[in-house]
Amino acid sequence: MGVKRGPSEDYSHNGGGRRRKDEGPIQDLTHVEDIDEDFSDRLIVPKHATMDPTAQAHAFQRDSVSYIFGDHDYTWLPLKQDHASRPLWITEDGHIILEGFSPIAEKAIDFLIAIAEPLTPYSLYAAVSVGLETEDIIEVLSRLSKVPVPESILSLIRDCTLSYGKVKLVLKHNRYFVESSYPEMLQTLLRDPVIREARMTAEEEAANQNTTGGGALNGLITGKAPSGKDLTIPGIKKEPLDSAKAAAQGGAASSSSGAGEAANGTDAEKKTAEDEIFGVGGLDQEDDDDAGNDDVHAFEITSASVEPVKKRCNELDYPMLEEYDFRNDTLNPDLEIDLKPITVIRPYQEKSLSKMFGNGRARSGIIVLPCGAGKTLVGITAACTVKKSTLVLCTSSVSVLQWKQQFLLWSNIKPHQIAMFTSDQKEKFLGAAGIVISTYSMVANTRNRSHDSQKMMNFLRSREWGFLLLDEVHVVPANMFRKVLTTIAAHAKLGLTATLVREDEKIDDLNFLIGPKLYEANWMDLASRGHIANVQCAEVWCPMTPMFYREYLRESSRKRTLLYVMNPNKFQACQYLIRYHEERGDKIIVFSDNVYALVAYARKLEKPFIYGETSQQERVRILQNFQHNPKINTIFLSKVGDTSIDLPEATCLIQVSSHYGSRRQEAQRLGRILRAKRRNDEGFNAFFYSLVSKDTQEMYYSTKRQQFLIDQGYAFKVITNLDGMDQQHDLVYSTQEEQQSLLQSVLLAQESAADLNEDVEPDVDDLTGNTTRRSGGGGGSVLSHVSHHPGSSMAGTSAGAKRSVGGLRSLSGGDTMAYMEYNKPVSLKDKDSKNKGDHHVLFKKFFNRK
DNA sequence: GAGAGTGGAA
DNA sequence: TTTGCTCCACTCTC
Repeated sequence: MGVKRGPSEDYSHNGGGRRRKDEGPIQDLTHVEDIDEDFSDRLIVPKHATMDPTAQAHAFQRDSVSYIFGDHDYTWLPLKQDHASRPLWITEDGHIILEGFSPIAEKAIDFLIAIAEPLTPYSLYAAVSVGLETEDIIEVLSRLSKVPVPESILSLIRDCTLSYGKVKLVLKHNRYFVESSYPEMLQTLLRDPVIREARMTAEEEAANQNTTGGGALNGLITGKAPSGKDLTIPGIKKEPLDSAKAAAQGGAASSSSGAGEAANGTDAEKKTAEDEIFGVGGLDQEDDDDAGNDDVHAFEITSASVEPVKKRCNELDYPMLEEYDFRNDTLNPDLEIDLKPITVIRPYQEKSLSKMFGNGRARSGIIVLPCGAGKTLVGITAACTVKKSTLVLCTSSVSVLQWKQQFLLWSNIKPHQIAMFTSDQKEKFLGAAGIVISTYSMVANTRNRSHDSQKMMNFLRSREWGFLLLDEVHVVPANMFRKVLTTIAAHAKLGLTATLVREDEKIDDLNFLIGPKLYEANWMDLASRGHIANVQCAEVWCPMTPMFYREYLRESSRKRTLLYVMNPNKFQACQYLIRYHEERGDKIIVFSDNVYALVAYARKLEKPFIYGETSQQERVRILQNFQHNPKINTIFLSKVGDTSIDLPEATCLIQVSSHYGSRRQEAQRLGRILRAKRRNDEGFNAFFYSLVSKDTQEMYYSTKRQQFLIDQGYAFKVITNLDGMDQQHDLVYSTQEEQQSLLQSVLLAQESAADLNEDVEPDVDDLTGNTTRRSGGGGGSVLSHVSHHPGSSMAGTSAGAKRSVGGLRSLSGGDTMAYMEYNKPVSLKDKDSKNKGDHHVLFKKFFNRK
């Protein structure tokens, strides 16, 4: 089930004549094609809706545009009398369709994001954990809907939410307790073998009894529930009652001050409409969790079993909330930290924090904000609210440094209270409480450690952390990294990320590893308010040149990559776009995942480039030139630039090689230009081009990659023809000869790569490997096989040589020399580019073939 | 400061 | 539906 934006919005992005005015120069210089299949793809209607055939027929009769929607036509649903003022359709199978133009759409989106994204048990769990109650959800949903909410949906909501939020995981004295005000729920859980197994034995528990206080009930530990209200989050100004209340209700403040106001009536009118639907204070009203029932019951589990128990509880539909009552924690020393008075946080940052601290305690969970939207400040503000020892984990040591700088920038923390723990920095903070910033691999490392590192780890393990801040939290589900959650004892955990997606199935694990998603900002909304840059996204289709396409079709799939990346038409498109945007005064980053292509492009176009092997000094030199030298306006980056290179100067991004459908990478790359310094200039647009070779596998990957951004509301325009490109005669590879030689280099490069693989294999294995490869090679002729895969004949065994001879016989005399070269054993051991020298004869062979 | 080993991403 | 394949980042050692 999914919540998506309604069709009305999509028309405005994709419809031919109704494009948005601020589209920028793409439309001036290009031909934008409208494609039917794109249209239906991006049209946001549910995919698998079913429909009663008679109703369908009926629908077709009564609505002239029904055919556009096909199976997704919902005109047959019975409408409520006043449906016009309600923005939602809700279908039997759980699809929710929202009218984006509705005056209360924004508020409705907030609500929907809270309960349904998509509408699953997990999302409902998240809704409950930010304080919504079962009947609140049902009531608001019914009010918003044009049609009666289907019974199946109601029962899903009831079933899922009744047991939610009633069981908590609590950390006390470095020990974990499963706690609830409802002892029968604990008894239910204890009937589960996994959970029973994890429970501390009676003796152990009895031995520890005195530390927690209270008597036992049914073998459970009993105590008093903490209570706490009137929390102030630093950076959020106290305002008169009304607006403060509005802010606490999740962003009414931002919706009335935001730029998102369409011409939909005045604020006053809007307020009335909102009140009618949402009720007075109905939405986001904070629950009094354990009101009228102060007793809590608990049993203790071992720290090693925390993860399996949490997982099990989720499976049993009793997800454990993790809340930290930090203000009543007298055991862990307070950390003196506050935001600097001048630090101001933005409305959406405030909103996300109010989700986290809504009931006066710190809920564990995840906040999703686009790159450049100030995730760091959200994390820092949260740390300033909790005011306990904090551990920050990030993915690289560069980020470690950045986090430290940001802490010093935004908060009044003293430098000696922040320690960094990386391979070359192993400090401790002074005093009882402090902040440690480290990387995942540093903490997750299971191999032998240096002495200092071991000492530091002992320190991290030995203490109880008030707050664990997880940067780039989407990496946490990885097998090694998730260990940090069990090795570090932390009361509250906050995960931050821009892209809560992975291409494997592990992203859902975050629900029990960390907690639910507390807040997610929509990229387009932030862009429309000027917090992040507006971006025009375009996919540029570059036809393959006939020569390259011929080779492409001939190659087996794994060797095709270089051919479509090195497509001369793509080369030219890239050059053209660089030229065009440099003339406009843009700063351009070109991304290429493929290192060979990266180097080839950068060298040919005479631009600096950075990739894995580039030394640290060289990187700094190039980046500084890019930022300050007006003559360096374009740099080429490999995927080192995907994260942790911060370039606010960049305003244009060209993606040359983009295989593998990684949605996260695409989004992260786009994120490089979202914080563009010039974003608030009048009419400013950043540009994101993805160059795709037409009719190749790249098309498939490209579609897949874009999905995340499309889900965020971005529209990708397809450009099939860059206007004015054919008038530029000085583009690279414009002659047949140049293209020919490029093709040869590419083929050659592939062979060197193939050589490397074969180096590893013993000769005997190679024989079999060769045979299978050949048979699986797509049925190419022996001739073509030998011509294009000389590397595969290089095993040097007599059998291998014979196979080669069979093919070579039909070639001209020069190839005999090539055959001789193949058998030189030196090429088998030499991993360097030096062994390219061995293949020079291939050039001859190549020419002879023509 | 190079290289080995490991891990992540997808 | 699984695996791909390759690059990169990190840490430790010498």
